[in-house]
Amino acid sequence: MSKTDHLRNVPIFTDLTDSDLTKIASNMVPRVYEKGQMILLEESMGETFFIITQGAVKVTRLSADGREVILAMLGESDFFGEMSLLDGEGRSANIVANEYAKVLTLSRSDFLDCLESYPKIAIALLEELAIRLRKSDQQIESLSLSDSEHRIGITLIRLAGELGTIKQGHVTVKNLPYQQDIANMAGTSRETVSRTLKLLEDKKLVRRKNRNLTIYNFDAFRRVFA
Amino acid sequence: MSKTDHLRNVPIFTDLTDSDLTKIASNMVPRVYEKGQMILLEESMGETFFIITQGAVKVTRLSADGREVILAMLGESDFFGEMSLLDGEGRSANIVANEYAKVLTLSRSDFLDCLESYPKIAIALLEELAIRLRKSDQQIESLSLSDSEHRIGITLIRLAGELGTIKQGHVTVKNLPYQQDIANMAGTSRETVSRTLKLLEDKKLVRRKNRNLTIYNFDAFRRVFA
DNA sequence: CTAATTCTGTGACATTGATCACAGCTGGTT
DNA sequence: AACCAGCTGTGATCAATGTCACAGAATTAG
Repeated sequence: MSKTDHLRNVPIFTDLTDSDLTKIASNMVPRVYEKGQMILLEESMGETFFIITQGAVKVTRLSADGREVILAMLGESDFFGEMSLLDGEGRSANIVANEYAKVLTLSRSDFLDCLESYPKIAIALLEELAIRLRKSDQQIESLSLSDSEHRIGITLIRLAGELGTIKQGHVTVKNLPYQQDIANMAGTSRETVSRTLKLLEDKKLVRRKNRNLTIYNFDAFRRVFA
Repeated sequence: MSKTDHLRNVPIFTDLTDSDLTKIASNMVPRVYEKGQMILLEESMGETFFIITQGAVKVTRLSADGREVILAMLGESDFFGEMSLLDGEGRSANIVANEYAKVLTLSRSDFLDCLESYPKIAIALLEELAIRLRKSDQQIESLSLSDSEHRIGITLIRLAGELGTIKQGHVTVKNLPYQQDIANMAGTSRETVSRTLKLLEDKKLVRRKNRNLTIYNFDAFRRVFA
């Protein structure tokens, strides 16, 4: 798949013509990362915009004593790095490759040129940031008000939305993240995730097999937790 | 103060000329709200953009059983309502007047026209959303990792940044929100806020007098909690 | 195929902080 | 000035969940 093809799948670029896409693509530099490799470090200055063409990354923050919060899991056609470019502040999060990953990168100035030249990109980006802000708000609510079972349920819904595939009414997440990562997304402990997953299985809400998790009735599941 | 003067203070409009501001201002309709009045209801469709010209509002989400999370406190020159306009989703939060408040409103179509006509507004808005997203991320981290004392400390820092005034090294927040509101911002209970404020006072980190709170050494305070 | 590493399940225990209950203040109103 | 509503302080209790410890599975590497 060519660079241009990858760009076409990215929401903020969908409105552009092929020739515009090609022009932008010509400025993008590909890079690859091994599983576990740090792509961006918190506190470093943000000078690059990234688009994921293969694999998955996690967006994290680390506390002083080394504990990790996972703010988001991103996969193919997702992008990151735009925040520092927009407001000029340093990075506020780390990005780690969660598996072998390929990305395309765009320099700060090329990215800003894009915004100036194609107002549609700016508007599409506004949309995207609005969506992210909504998700953040929901997560803040759930961290503030819900008990661990609900937080974990909501986290599974997030994961299903990002990594899941729908097959005759029930959603399967292949390659479910490790319990420790789920815990770091849900703001709870690894042990609590273990116990809660078993609980959800006992309640016949989900089924686990190997590294896969199936939510029997996604709509019902959402109604219970969201 | 005229409508145009109010607009000039709003970050996303600062780059515009007077005549542009006047044009936009002519489309804006003023409204007033009493303390405690609901300005926007969760789940209703978002069709309006608001700028606060006087007073303060809180942005909240309510759980099914009526508990409240405060996502933000907004004051003069802050704006809200843009999210639904951008991504077309319904409201995700309630807005309540925290005291007598005056606002200017802009209709959906006028707002979107603004974005199209003045790309600078779109870019300034991107900046603003990036800043909000950063704040949300920080709050998610603090809710996930910190104990109640730290969460309350961080909440005080937020309040100081939004409502405080600096006077020879120490920051004073006049008209500190009620403990229940602080609790709803920090994701804890009112009683814990009461106990923690006293604790901070005992540690000589803050002083309270009537409805005011003074942080003796703001930088040191930030180092302890952020 | 085996070993080694990493992940997961589960009991026991400790701790935080929510909740309840109620008394004491405070500030706004008539 | 007195009253009332609503905020605040504080003790007692208790449930939820974090932490520790370790055994058993599962996945990866050699």
